[in-house]
Amino acid sequence: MNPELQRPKGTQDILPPESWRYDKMRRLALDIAQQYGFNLIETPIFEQTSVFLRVGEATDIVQHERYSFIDAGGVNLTLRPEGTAAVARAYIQNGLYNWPKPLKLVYWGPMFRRERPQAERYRQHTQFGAELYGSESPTADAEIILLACRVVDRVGLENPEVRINSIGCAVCRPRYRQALVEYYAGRREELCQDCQNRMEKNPLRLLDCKIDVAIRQTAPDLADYWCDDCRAHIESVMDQVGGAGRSIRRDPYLVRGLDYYTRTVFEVGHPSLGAATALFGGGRYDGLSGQFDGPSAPAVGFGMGIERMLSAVGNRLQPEPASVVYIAHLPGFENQAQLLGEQLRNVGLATECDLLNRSLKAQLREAGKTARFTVIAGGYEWEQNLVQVKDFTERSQESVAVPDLAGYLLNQLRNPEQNSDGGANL
RNA sequence: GUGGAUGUAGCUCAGCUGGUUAGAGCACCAGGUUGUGGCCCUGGGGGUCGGGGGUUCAAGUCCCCUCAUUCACCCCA
Repeated sequence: MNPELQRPKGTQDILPPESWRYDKMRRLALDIAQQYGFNLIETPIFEQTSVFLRVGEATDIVQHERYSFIDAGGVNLTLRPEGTAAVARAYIQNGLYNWPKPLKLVYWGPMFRRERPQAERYRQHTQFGAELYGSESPTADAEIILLACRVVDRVGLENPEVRINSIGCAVCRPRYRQALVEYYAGRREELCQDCQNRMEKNPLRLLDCKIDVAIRQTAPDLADYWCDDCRAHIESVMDQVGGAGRSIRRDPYLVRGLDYYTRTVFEVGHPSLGAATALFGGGRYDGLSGQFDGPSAPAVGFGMGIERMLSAVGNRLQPEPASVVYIAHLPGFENQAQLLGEQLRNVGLATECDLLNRSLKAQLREAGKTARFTVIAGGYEWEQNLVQVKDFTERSQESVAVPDLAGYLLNQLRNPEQNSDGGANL
């Protein structure tokens, strides 16, 4: 195929049955969000570039990986690389700080980052995320983590293991940062090239270097620098999440890339993920909304990578069977079959007809792949207002009067002793 | 942005050191049953061997370039 006509690098066409898994995942996530009292918010998939520059100037996501363009009106726009900044913008612009507190929002949609694709990392990927505004309490952090864990658990990835850390607040973090830089400065010669850069740009990220692991082992620990409030905060979060039966442990080297976090940061990984570190990750960002010319509000949230979730879940999340009834027809009865199909769809039965004028044999073969019941319309039975109904799971067949067909099928489906194990998977 | 691997049918792949019309399994279609699926049997459609250039009497096979995919680093969901 002509390279110019191929899909852009790092994007994907999601084909059935995978497409149904995506859909199921979305319904499941939103369902659980509702159970926690979260409300759905939709924001544009592009924002003015300043929105993202405002919150993440030092991060790679907005520094090197931006999809930006100037539109015909000369406005500088950027495809959103993450959800938090966009929701924060919407929070201020719509005056949501005046809504009853706390404000609990979830979002679902595509995110864009121009990076080199690799395992479970795409230039367009889907994130499900939550943002909880207006509460400084550790119960808010805990609820965010518990919500995300429940989604992970519900799709079949049992026992998500939460790694958590506190990167401190405006009081204690600067003290720690200074101690850390002093420690690493004494060993500058031993550091890898990336870490030399990290010392200038974002010293905290020295801690998650995969090469210089030996050096960090004797580095100062954040926990020794936490102020009383920060210490009490993370301990309370861990108590709640652990008390709810989730496994959670402190990871002293966990520091997240986005630099708007305060106190809590957390991640959940999965063994099947390889180089991709996290199924979901997030933290607290009390100062963020204040950067949008509005009142500052405490907030905590997470983002969850749906492609990674589905990859880790594998086939444990099965799409619903496609079709329940197939209407086959004898030669010359294709129109009647389609009309019969509409009658069954009227009562909610998933129904397919032959659209290719194929032989009865071919129609039955097709039906056997997707349907539980096959109706055969036409011939001499049709003259007597009858159709043949085959039940593939029972290997049975009987004549049913056309006016009774819908009722008959509904009644068969309601019968509990019959289970549809008969090849009805998409 | 840096480094490695791989591109043969819709899918998974075979094709020995270059040598006739490039194969298999699965999938798809038809027939075996002019009105009854699955299993079985028979047949069929499908390929610019990613693209371009080069070496050679001869290239899927060797060389160069390019594109795509993939894995890792950086970073992240």
